[in-house]
Amino acid sequence: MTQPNLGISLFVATRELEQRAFNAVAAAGYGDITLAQARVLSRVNDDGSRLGDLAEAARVSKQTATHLVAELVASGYLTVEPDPADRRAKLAKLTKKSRTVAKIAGAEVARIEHQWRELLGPAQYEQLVDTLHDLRTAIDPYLSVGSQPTPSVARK
Amino acid sequence: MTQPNLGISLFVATRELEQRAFNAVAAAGYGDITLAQARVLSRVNDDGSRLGDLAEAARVSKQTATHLVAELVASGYLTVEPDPADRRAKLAKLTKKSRTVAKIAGAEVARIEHQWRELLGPAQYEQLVDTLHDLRTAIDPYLSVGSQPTPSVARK
DNA sequence: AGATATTAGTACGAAGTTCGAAGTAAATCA
DNA sequence: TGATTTACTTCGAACTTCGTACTAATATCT
Repeated sequence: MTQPNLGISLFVATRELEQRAFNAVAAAGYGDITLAQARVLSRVNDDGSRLGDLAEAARVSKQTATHLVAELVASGYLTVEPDPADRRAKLAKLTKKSRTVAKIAGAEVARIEHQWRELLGPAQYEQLVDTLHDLRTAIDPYLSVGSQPTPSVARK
Repeated sequence: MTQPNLGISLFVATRELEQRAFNAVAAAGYGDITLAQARVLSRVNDDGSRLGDLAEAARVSKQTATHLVAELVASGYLTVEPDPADRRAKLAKLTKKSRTVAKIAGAEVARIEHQWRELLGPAQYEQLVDTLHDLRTAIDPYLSVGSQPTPSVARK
């Protein structure tokens, strides 16, 4: 019997969700996106997100975020415009294409969540989601920045 | 109020644990190891692990595992020897150096776990660990291979 | 206001990561 | 024994990441 190793448990669950959502997107014909790009894309708010916020949310450097966003713009998943509130900043916004992709990813995540609920039982599952959310709220620096991640936009 | 997004919650918690353990190791003077290497290293059993198993456990390709293990051998974190049971296979084994590093990482993880327990309360925390472990057990293909990850060796 | 410091993002380049394709050797199957 | 599978390696190309250094805009201080 393997005894609980929190780090590995978290790692496996995270990768599983991420990879399956990503695979679903690729299987739907969106092969022109990478996992790293998807991680950034999935953090973009419905009303647009600043590059620095995306970097923080995806836990990469600003340079990396800039780079990935540029690629996402090039392949039509994002548009970028100056932030009216601060002309140093740039707002990345979703496109029709990325909203479609987000729906596909979201659907797959919903399937996974359903499976996990079956697996664990409703009570345990709800507990898990709630507790993880509490944990995230306490930990994530992105939350202190103010913007909320889009509900419907799932990670790929 | 942010509503629960399971993927992001999992991502944040995983990265937090991983990064803090890794930082603790680096701060202790072990700067000659990378995060990708550490992910593989942390999956090595006390009695040695085969490369293919490591690849599966770390969720990378065999080529990547081969590459990272070679680097870890070069910097003294692993030794590799042919598996007596199957001469095609190679067993990666921990060294004194990596056992020290594992202790450092483990200590930091223990600190994090303590913090999380305080944060969530003992009951919720225990629930979380147990549920995640159940989930992992059901999901992780590595488990079907047979070898158990080392308890004391934490992920970095 | 004017000087200074901070913040948002960019550019460049080097190092690290990842994996497909193709290959070798050992074990297993028929 | 011959055919197939499995474990790992090699090579090469694409992707990811970030340190250093830079520009522009905003915030702060006097």
